[in-house]
Amino acid sequence: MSRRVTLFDIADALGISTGTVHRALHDHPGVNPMTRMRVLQVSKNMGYRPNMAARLLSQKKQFRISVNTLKGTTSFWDEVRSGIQEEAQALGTHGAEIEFRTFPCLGEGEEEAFEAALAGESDGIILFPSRPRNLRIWIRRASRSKVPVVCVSTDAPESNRLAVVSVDTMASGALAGDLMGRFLNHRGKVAITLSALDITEHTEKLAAFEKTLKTFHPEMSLLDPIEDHDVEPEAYDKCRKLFAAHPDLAGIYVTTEASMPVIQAAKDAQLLDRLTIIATDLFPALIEQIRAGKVTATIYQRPHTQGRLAFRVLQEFLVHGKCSAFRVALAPHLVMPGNLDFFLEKQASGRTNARAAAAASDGPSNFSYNYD
Amino acid sequence: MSRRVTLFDIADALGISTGTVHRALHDHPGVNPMTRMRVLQVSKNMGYRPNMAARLLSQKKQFRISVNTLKGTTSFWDEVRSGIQEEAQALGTHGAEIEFRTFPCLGEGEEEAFEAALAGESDGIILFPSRPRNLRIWIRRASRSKVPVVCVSTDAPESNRLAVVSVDTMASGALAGDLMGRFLNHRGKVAITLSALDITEHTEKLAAFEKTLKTFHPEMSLLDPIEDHDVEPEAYDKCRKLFAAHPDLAGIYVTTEASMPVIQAAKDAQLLDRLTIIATDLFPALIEQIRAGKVTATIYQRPHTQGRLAFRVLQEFLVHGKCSAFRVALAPHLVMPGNLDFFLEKQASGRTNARAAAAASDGPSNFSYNYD
DNA sequence: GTAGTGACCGTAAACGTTTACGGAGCCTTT
DNA sequence: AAAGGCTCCGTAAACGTTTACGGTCACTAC
Repeated sequence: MSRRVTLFDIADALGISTGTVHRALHDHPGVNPMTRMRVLQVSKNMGYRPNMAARLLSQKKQFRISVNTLKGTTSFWDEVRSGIQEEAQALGTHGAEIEFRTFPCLGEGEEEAFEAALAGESDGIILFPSRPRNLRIWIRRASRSKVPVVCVSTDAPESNRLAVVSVDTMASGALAGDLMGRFLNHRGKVAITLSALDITEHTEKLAAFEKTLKTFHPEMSLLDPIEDHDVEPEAYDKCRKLFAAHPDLAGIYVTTEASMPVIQAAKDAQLLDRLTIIATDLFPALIEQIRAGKVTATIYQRPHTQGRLAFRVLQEFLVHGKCSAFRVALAPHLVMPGNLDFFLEKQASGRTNARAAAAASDGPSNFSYNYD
Repeated sequence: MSRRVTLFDIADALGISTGTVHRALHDHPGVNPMTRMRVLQVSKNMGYRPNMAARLLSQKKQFRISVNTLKGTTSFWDEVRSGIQEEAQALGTHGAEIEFRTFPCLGEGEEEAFEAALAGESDGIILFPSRPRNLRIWIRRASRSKVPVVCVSTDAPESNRLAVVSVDTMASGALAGDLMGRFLNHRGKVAITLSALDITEHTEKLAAFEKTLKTFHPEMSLLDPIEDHDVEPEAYDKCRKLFAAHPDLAGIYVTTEASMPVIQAAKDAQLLDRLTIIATDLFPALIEQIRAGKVTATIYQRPHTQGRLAFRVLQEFLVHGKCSAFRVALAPHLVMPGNLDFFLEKQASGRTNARAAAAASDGPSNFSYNYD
């Protein structure tokens, strides 16, 4: 009831020293199994809970963490980075020093970036594995040298990553299915585009989309998925063919960021006005289309929050030595013409926040939160 | 470049003591204006940023904060409380001691609860102002005694509250409008129910809903809003009358938690199957209706996150003495049959997390995150 | 019998900030 | 001239944990 119980209290109760108590609680070598047991017992009984502030203060380590992401062709990765920054600052001095390493496009230079991170003695790595297969061995190598790796946005299966932070793909796909079904009045033919069928995230979205349609809108039909391999011309060509082959297509769900080629193809096929398009993420070109009503809705994957949580998981591991969640899955947000401005404001304030926080000495600014 | 700059570094550079530097940086009395200027100047130049860990550790205050909310008739407030708990634990020892004071129903006992909080020497209060007008003077009184008050879910205008955490009402109303328009193919007659027109949140939702309909679906018509004053029979009766007067009603947006009376009224009026209902929040009875397809969608106000952020804002103020955001607005989540399970899982894991964290001594469990 | 080797444990100094206390000057009052 | 008050500032002890270092004991090996 009275005060908080500390290491000293435990030590006192057992007639031993805080050093021993600490070693016992942390499985450090050099402590008699008997005393360890007693320490664990007593600390549990007394309801000991460590003081994080003291812990952080005493382990004066300045973490160096590397953030390996795609260069900001779209705003997505800029926002991920700003989320990481923001969460890092929030911890004050202990907000590790962060090194950003970007690679120009998918699959190019990411291994080199990873190598640089390892060479640079990073204590942890936040990573977008654009080619998961290629990075597997690198991640394993890192984990052998005790360097934890957190994947953002996309998983790297079978590697020894510490955790994955991403949007919940099932919830995304299912939401798209729900909406498509309702928007189209439970009937019609719909299509889906994705990057490649061997990327877990995309097959999961597909599966959830398909299942939702089958379950709640059984009269609708889903065409075979279109793979664009993240190549814009490929997306355009395949969609043109799709539209030619199915002039009665009612809707299309674009799971990748590359929605512009799809829109262009629809426009060129004179289909844009009667096609219901559900896109993914939010970037300037898409914003116009939403405002113009050409794209009905987009599923926003909250890059800023992904960044924040990725940092938080990594930080927690580096400090506590444990990882509370292997998989952090976010609920996506739905953006439509009416609430579009809300998200644009959030994005903008996120950017200014990042700048303000970087410039400020003590964080005196009264900018607003950016919890998207 | 090298190491972090500390109070000592600044003091050393100026040939003064850390005590003076600290007083200067914090506007404490007893420091020469001249030296204060120089300290501020140098600390800015050297890029000083305080070490939160040290600060937390040294100001050995154990905050006592009171959480005044509605008794858990619905799960909403349970989740708010669990969010507060969770964020409090995350800070380790410094996770203030939290006293929950609940009042049985809207407007009953909340002033007494507030009084008790003040009498109990709380350092801060997190509050659901169910009757904002009545609480105004109490909040003012608290602020006079330097006790910060954070409102969750609903604002108490014209009071001296420190901050407000809630879902973004504009985004909610606009989303409902967008969806209603699309679900109903841009035409038809729709209605809206709310608690009372003098509650800011509800009029904002109404305004956003109306504006979105007008802007993007001008052919639709919106009936006058129905006020239920949070009284279930009143909601039922008024809806029965509404349905009788408008048998061709196409959709209804329920902004309050009291969606069950509306559903019941629709059922009794034989309207349930051709009415598009968009509800608010998520609770067992509603879940059934969503699964059964009677309710098309619900706008989830993320109570857990509201709780988390409310605590975070308050904590920040108590520690730093400043409040980074007066208004924290969350984007709502859209729940539909397909992604319903995702949210139910999150809710469940939130509950077990709260219990696990409370029981654990050091948080050894590897439960999963609950970022909704 | 002495040196060496472990296993186990205590000691004390960090970590950076906050804050109660006291002291040095200087000016006013009696 | 002594006493008191004021302003400004230095000192040092906290806060609770981590960790490098050293010490004590028992046991083995020569």
